[in-house]
Amino acid sequence: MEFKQIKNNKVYEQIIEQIRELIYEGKLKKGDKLPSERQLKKDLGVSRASIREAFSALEMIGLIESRPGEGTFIRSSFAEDIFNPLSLILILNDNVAAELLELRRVLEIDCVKLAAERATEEEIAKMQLHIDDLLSSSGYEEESIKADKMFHYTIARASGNKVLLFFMRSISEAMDFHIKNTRTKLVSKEETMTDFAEQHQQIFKALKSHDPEKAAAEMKKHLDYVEKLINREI
Amino acid sequence: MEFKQIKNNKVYEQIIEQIRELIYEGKLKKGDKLPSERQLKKDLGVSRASIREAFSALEMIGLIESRPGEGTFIRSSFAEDIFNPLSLILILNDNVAAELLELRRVLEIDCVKLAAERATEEEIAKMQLHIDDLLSSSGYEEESIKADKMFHYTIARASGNKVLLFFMRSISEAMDFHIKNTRTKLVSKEETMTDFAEQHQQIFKALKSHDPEKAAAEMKKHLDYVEKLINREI
DNA sequence: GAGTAATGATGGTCTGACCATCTGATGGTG
DNA sequence: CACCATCAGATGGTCAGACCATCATTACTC
Repeated sequence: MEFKQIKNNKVYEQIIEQIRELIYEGKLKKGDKLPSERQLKKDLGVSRASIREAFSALEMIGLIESRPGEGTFIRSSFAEDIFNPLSLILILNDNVAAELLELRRVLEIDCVKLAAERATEEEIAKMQLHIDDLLSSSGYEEESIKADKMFHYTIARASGNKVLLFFMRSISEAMDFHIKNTRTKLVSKEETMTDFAEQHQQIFKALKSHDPEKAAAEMKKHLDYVEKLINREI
Repeated sequence: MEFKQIKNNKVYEQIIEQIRELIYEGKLKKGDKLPSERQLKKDLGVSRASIREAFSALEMIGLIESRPGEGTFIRSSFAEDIFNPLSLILILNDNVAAELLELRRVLEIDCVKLAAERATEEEIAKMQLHIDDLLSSSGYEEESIKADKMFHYTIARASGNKVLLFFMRSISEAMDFHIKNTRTKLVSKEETMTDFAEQHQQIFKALKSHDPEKAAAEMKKHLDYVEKLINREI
């Protein structure tokens, strides 16, 4: 016997479902303006409140954008700075830390390969800046962490793969939470920081000479080192 | 001069922000019950409508769950079957198809390595079933696609990394959309299907004997083959 | 003590109202 | 005619209050 999924009762979910289908069918595209809330209220025969619940949900995931006085639009591009809900969910699962580390390793190594092939002069210059920042931030934990993250983030950008960048950011944000204390302990040791800077420098050299395999190898060394420290700390 | 981000005006975003912070601080954990909407209305001094907008947004991303008559709770685990908003966003970006393919390749190869190390007897049995399904579904495009996807999906599950599984599903759903037509064309050729089945069989053998490198190599061959067909079709 | 009925709390939905903001038309001014 | 100030309408943002269905708890009956 075959059972069908019970259809969502909630009105706002049905509204989302309809919008979703319109997107799948290509009838709603980037930048398109949605009907006004009052118009949809008439068309769908529901209250404005339900429509607003649907819209707020879609706005949170970065799919639409409401501008007072103008209307509601499908976002033209998935902005990098949207609040990433995925990281919130990852945070709630305590046993996820190990999986995050594992996944980061996978992504980061392949990411640096792509970056080595595609990095522009401008991006390479930025990486150099972040390495300098890391060195000069010695003693200031918060600054150090930021410089470290920015270096890796710039590499992800240089990979030229926006989806990959998005994933890396989700992981990074979730890890910030799970290993926050551990991380702070690490960067507070001056010795560790000089090691980090040296390893970044090696990765950077490989990136600059556009050598994917070398870059991957150096990244692997770096991650090995980091993970060893983390495990020792835990 | 340093400018600070303009703080979110919208009430429902501020509510989400507060909940988010409570989660960061560990004051809200999995399974916890949130205050009732009417209670929050009093505590925060806002209308119920705004609270419901915040809740619907959080419910959409799978963070909370509202049960009529009971209350609103933090979801105890991130369910596999929640609607995945990420795929919707990926769909809207037309030039993402190439990036998705690239990323899938990266993830799938590392995924199969992990699966080779960790797959249980039960999971291996399932894979065998999906291979059989693929063979017997010849001629039925929809069935074939499903069997193909289920095989890869089972591998992702066997990797034991839930976050990885989640990412793979996002990519898969988005790809479903971007290369739907192409995919249907591919599976409609009987020759292609037997090739697929054969390649799956090879991957399966490596998985069964828990040989990560072999599995990765076979997966790479398979993906090379698939991508070659896709590119030829486009 | 067991089963049942009433009660209260909760989420789900709707209506109607008011505000701030933006757009576009209107109309006046030079 | 060109330009600009003004005003009206549309839109999203927010609120208050109401009603319903569902669930958990309590109180009651037998």
